[in-house]
Amino acid sequence: MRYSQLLIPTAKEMPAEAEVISHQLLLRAGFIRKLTSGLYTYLPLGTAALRKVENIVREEMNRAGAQEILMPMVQPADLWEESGRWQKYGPELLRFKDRHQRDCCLGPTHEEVVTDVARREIHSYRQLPVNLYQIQTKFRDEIRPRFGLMRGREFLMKDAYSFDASDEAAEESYRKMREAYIRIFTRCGLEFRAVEADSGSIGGSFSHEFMVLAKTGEDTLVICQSCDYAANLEKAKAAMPVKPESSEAVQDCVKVATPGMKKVDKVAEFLGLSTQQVIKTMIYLADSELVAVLVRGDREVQPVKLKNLLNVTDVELADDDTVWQKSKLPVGYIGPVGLPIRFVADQEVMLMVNAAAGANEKGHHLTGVNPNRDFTPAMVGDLRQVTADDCCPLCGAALRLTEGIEVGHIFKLGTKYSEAMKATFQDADGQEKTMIMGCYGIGVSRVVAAAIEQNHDQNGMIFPLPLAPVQVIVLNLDLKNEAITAAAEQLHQELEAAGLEVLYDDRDERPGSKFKDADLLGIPYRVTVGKGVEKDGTVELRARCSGETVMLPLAEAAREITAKIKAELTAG
RNA sequence: CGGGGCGUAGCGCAGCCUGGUUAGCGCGCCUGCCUUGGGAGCAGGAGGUCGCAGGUUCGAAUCCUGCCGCCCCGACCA
Repeated sequence: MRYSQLLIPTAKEMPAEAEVISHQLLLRAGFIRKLTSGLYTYLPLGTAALRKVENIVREEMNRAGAQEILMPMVQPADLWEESGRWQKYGPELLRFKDRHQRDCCLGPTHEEVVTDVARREIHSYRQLPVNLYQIQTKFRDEIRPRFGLMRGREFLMKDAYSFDASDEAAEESYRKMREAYIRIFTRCGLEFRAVEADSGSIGGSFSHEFMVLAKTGEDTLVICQSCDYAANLEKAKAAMPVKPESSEAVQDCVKVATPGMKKVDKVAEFLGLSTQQVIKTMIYLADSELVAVLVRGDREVQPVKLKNLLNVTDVELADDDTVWQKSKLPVGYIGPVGLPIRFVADQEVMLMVNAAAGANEKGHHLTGVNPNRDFTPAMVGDLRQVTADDCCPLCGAALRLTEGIEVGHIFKLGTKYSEAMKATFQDADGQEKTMIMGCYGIGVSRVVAAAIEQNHDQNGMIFPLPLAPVQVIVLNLDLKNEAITAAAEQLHQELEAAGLEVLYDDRDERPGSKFKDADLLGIPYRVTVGKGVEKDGTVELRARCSGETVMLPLAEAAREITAKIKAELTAG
């Protein structure tokens, strides 16, 4: 490919609209252009990088026995009515009517459509298991698109759906996908972790997220320093609390005046206690019902855990006015003793002895509060957010918190959709049974962004070889010099003939620009054809990632470079 | 949707507070010369509804009102 004939609009300056590095570099290097918020055009190099990821994903999905299909982007509302998601799915489902006034939506995911395929086409256990996947543009009308390709409204996704005859078989399908995902992200040259995750709105019994470790990640991961426990912060378990051996006599519950003491630390200080001895009572709106949540004073509530414990679709911290209007409770002085609204407690709270808590009366708290004697929560569970000070729930070692970018998510769905949509089959025993499903997603376009987040320097991107839009760039440093140009043209041809992806910089630019652009584009190998050709018949090969350079005789350059790249790809 | 910021040439910005002929600068782009191992130099040139609409004024990029768009922080998620 001749650089002079390709649309690669690089820029010297950082685009002002981009905040994170992948977005900045994708724009600067001419990989993408914004149409409007959350919608991007992929220019030639961006498209090439996207295809690289896509092909790796396709190869590994096929290897794992999945079959590629392609489903429509426009979907009829009736299917969504059947699954119940027409009502449940929020405004990120883009809905519209066709010319016949029929309700439609743009597919944000394809459980409904694929389940419809399965129920129509699969009737016997002999046809199972089946794993169908597609690589397709998804549309989600995100509340806030951001960070370029990281969270667009339209994005390229690989989504796969497995159908099995039994739970065991479904778990086997899940395991296969987990392995395929590990292979995919390893091949992409990414540093990643598979972590336990919340299954979110897609629903289902268990799931893992694949997270690329990068500072700009939108998620927080909890990783054990010693064993392989890793979880999303939303899901991370704290090590089970141990009941402290306390010789302390159980005190009576006493009301004390704590004027103006609304915050836990103030209350604790005033009463001469540590924050650990105070019960913090947070009021949430759970599907518009007020629910109080008790955690130890030094802890924070993890909303997703709360949502799951309460089995509601939405929880939100209630503001003071709402609390007052709905319950006449004074925020800052609320506590579990005699609390008129439903309340739940973090498991740790139940081990507290002689705690302090709000008295449900402005300006007053109670001391000597003891669980079970003075209050009984409607439910008890793990509700608090894990911190870096916690210990691993499996092995007790120290935990580390780190940021990550979610690039893949696998779920065991169970029968959530197959039951609602009656996807059944006849089993060997003649019984009609419901298919067990799993679903498996990869944000293909997000992988490109994540790879850049993880691999860049001050000069630009540094693509891992398998993801690079082209593998090698040949720089012709002096177009007017016949010897140099002849050598560069020859090298370009030889490398392409050898099956490499080559970009030949034949632009009438000065060397400086060519070096800068080659770095910016992040092409793994750069061959400079310049004065060396005339001096001693050599060209320079430089690796983008290490900066390492070697001089190669022109005659052997193509062969050596080809061998090096092929070897590296095979090793990876 | 709540909070913050921004819209002036393809890109990055100044001018606006304190209204006043022809709206500037750098990069990029076009022509020519020159130059060729880390975004050179010289000369000439093209390119603007100052986001949109309305208002105030003799006069608006500048002041006022409304709208639109974009970016960032929160809830959502591949």
